[in-house]
Amino acid sequence: MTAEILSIPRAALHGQVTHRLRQMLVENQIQPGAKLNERALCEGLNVSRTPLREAIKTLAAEGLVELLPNRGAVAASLSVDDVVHTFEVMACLEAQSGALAAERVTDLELAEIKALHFEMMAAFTRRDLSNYYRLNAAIHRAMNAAAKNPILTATYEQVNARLQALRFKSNQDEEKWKSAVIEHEQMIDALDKRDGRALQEILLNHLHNKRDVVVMQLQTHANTSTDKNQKA
Amino acid sequence: MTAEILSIPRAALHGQVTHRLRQMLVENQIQPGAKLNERALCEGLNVSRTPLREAIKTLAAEGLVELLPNRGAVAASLSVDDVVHTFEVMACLEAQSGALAAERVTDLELAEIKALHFEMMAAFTRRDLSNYYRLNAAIHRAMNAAAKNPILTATYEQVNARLQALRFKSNQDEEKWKSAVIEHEQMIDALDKRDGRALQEILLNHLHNKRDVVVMQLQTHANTSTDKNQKA
DNA sequence: TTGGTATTTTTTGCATACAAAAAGTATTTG
DNA sequence: CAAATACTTTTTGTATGCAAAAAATACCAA
Repeated sequence: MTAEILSIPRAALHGQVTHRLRQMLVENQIQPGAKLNERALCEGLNVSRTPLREAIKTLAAEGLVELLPNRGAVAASLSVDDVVHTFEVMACLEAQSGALAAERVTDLELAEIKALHFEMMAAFTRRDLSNYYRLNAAIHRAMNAAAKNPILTATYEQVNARLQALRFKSNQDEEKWKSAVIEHEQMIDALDKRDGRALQEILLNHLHNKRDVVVMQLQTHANTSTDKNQKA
Repeated sequence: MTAEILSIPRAALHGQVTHRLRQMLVENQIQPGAKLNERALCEGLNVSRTPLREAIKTLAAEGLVELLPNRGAVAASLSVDDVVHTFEVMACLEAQSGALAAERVTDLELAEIKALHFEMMAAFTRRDLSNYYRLNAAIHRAMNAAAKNPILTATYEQVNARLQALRFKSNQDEEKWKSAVIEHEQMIDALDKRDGRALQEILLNHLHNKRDVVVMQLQTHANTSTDKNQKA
């Protein structure tokens, strides 16, 4: 009876821990700058220190935590400069993704992206921020998948993960939100026409604006939640 | 007396091992597809399994090794598709790097890049492939540094590392080599004029050609050295 | 009280021990 | 002799133990 139950979690423990910790970091359950106490995390996750430490090394390579020699690890915290730099990287990755997607997207994929877009419009109309974000992310992921480049997808996801923690905070204002929606309509249009150049430009602009929103939020709320956003 | 000698290698062991292993992978001392036997590597590097395994996890996150559940790790081996995909990512990163460098390069940096370029021309004139590669890499690194975006640099380095193992094999033919040198002259020229657009185009073209060279080499020598370049 | 130092406690980093899984080898049977 | 199976060895994955470093606390002197 228990054999089957036990046969499910046969997946490597360090992998599970990596996944779980990554989630906690991206969802801000571990705040930027917070220390990752091994003993505490081991208890919380019910694993020994070995797989935990391996997971931390993985997350360090992904840029989600920072290793301090002989002082363990802390959740990565992004300075404003870091955010600007990260968006500069995201912009070119997303633009490339769009260009390739325009070449390679199948009719089926395009239909699904359009469907997600309509769902997102529904969420926008209801001012349902939570679902808007979810669908927004789903659209970007779908476009990325349409580019059919696993290396690009992996690179994109890794860089994007670092920004996820911030995005949860950004309740954008109405004007910016409307602009973003318009940009999304342009995106779909360009993709429908398989116009890679246009899509690239739209995405660059889109990311540029998104960056401004995040940076603004970051600067206004700098002193409220966490103040670790400056570096030595 | 020994205090000082011992105070140098105070750097974290797992970090050292990561560095050393990365080097071995990039320089093909560990061949693509080869199994990473923990016992053997521990002996070779004189460390226990704990820091070694942590290093392997880091390298897995960097894409230099692949983890097989319950079967350890193998050195990553790139299929032709992988190489094409990787170059698609490299292209946009390098293009972005160039665009930013054109905006931000200082006169001092530009002078150094020009100097490196002349040194590379000397190596080319002597058909000194080894130094040509070294200086070529130095120029790209210097341009990347001139972009003044550490996130971009880190992302670039990480993706590029995966290609390093291949590049050692590619003894390009005379024609392609000449073209690459001409492209490099155009690059310097565009950077000197701070013409980001032009530099971007040149770099895209440059990477495109480099990709063709590598892919061709890979296909002709597919059956000679390692045959792991296909996947399930 | 305050500043500094010594001592304890905690935490990290590495090595080792143990268990489970995979690989390799021998053995048995048709 | 071949194929399958049981057994042994090796290898991986996780837990634990130990030492060094950092942090926290207590203690002392001014």
